[in-house]
Amino acid sequence: MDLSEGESKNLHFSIAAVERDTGIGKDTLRVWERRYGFPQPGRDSFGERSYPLAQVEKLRIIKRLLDAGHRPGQVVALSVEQLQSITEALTAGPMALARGKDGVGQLLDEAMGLLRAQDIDGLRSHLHQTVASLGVNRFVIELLAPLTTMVGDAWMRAEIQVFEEHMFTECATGVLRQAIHQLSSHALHRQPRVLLTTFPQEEHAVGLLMAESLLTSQGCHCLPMGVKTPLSDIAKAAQVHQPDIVALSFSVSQNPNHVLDGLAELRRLLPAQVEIWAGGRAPVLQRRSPAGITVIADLAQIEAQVQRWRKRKP
Amino acid sequence: MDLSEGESKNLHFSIAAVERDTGIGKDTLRVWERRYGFPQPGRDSFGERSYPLAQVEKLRIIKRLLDAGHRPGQVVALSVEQLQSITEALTAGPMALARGKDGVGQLLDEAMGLLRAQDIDGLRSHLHQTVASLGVNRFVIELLAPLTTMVGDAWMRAEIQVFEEHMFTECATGVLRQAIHQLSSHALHRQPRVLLTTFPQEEHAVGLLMAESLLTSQGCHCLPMGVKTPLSDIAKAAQVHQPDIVALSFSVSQNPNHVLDGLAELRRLLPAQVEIWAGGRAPVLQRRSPAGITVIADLAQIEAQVQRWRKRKP
DNA sequence: TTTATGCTATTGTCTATGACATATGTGCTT
DNA sequence: AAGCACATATGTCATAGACAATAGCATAAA
Repeated sequence: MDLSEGESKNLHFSIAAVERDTGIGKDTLRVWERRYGFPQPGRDSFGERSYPLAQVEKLRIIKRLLDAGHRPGQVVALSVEQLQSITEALTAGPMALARGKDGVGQLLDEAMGLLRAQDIDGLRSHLHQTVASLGVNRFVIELLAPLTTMVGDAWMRAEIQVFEEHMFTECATGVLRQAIHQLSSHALHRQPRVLLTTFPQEEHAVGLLMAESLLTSQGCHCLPMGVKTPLSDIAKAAQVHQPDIVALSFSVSQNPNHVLDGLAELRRLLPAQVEIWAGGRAPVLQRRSPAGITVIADLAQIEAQVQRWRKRKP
Repeated sequence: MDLSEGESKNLHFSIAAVERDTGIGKDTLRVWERRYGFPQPGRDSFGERSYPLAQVEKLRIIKRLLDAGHRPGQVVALSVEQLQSITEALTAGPMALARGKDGVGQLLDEAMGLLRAQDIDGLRSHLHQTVASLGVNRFVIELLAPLTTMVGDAWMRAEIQVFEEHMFTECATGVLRQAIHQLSSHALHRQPRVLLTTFPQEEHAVGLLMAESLLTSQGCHCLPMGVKTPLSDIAKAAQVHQPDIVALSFSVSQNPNHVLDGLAELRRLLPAQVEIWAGGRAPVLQRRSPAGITVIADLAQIEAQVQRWRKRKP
């Protein structure tokens, strides 16, 4: 099967591996090749497409531009240089934004430095310390969220290894879980009750944990369900546990149609009085706001949304 | 597109929706239809496949049997009743075994009762309490491990819902992480240094966390890397972090050849002085012991193995 | 200038069938 | 039992055409 994916030293990828790494479907990859002349994979000895690393990386850049709203016809055929100049124009803004507006730039740089130096234990204690000194809210919003974005960007640009990203994720997970545990000590029957999970394609759990920690610190009663829950099971769980809100987290690489279709489908499956909150960095959410869905464009909005819910529910 | 997924009250699904809900690929769904005559979706007004709910549910049962080692040709064409009888036969044996041999049957039954009653909050505090009273070692080995097995079996027999399994996993994860955090608070430079992860196909993280908690309680220095790490990245991480041991966890559903090949490959990638420990309920590991690999057939063996390592390393 | 409306190009995903490498099982031989 | 050869089973890839849904744009109306 595809144990062989990364084994060759020159790094060629099967179409399935490219789909997994880029989030671009097999059909789409083939049709781009047919229509735009890119990607143009070689063929292995079995006549199957074999994508060199350079093309996969270019595809990743393209994917980011698509996520940001560009259209395939405009960007797929461009050269890497052209793509990069567009990307730079695109990321210059938000980057500075994430950087400038908070007062914890120092801590952020320290964390990034520890990560770059491969000092995971150091990073872990640094994060624990920061939670203690800033409090969960500021820690998540001002430090961990930007840090996660930076790591994600670095990964996109292949500046960090897969295993470094794994270790960072593990570290962040541990710190968040610890923070949640400390917050949630007791006090049942809090409101609102929030069921947290992701759609089946979504593997990233950190965004969900960040949301859970913020919600818990707002005094909500969280019902975490981990990642990758089929829609029908989200509905069944809601039937049993009667949440006021179902909160979903989406990462960048999600297929826009899957996200929108899934949300529409879920809206249909859930009773009207149950709110659906959709958050995360999936670009569709920033652009469109599906009917009956509350889009949480930014973690910092969670507090306001909880207050809104409490006001409306006497 | 598939906005139409749930549009009719009778719940029909597009092929993309079925892939999402069952984890069976589109190509595979079409080829099963061609070869085994099941599933046999209707067609919507656009001529596209439209799967009724009943067939999707049957596909889910089939998927479970495939994960348990059955082959498509044997099961895809069977009736729902036949499938269910196979499923029941499959899980009857191990059940009794897990039950009799420990002394905390009472606590186990309580936990299972809470789970059955959907009382997740109750379960969580019950588990936290048990950690405190039994200590991490006995908690993991005598309570959580059997409980996880029971839940897995119940899931196989479709006695519990997917979402219940998710919530249980989430609950166990939280309790374990909390336990690990409390144990590891201080003392760096402990030995041995153990790098923990799973192979790319393996998604289950609870086994890994159980191992981590036991190792930590033995005073080992754990370097957790989460799940699904490509082999080459395990090797790279080992190069950077210089562990004494690389510990891997395998769940039941792993393909035996992938496991053996992967272990052989990893053995080749790592320096000889780095031990590889392979644990988990993957059946291959119980039967064969690959060269250069330490098989941990049972969580209770971890303590002895750590002591062995410490004796050999002066 | 702004707001509707309709046309056209774009784009992702579906359909169909064939091919074949790899995994698995069977039976034969040692 | 254990090893080996052959046959079957199985997932995934390939090709090429079709078309619904979307987005962009131009024109008409307010």
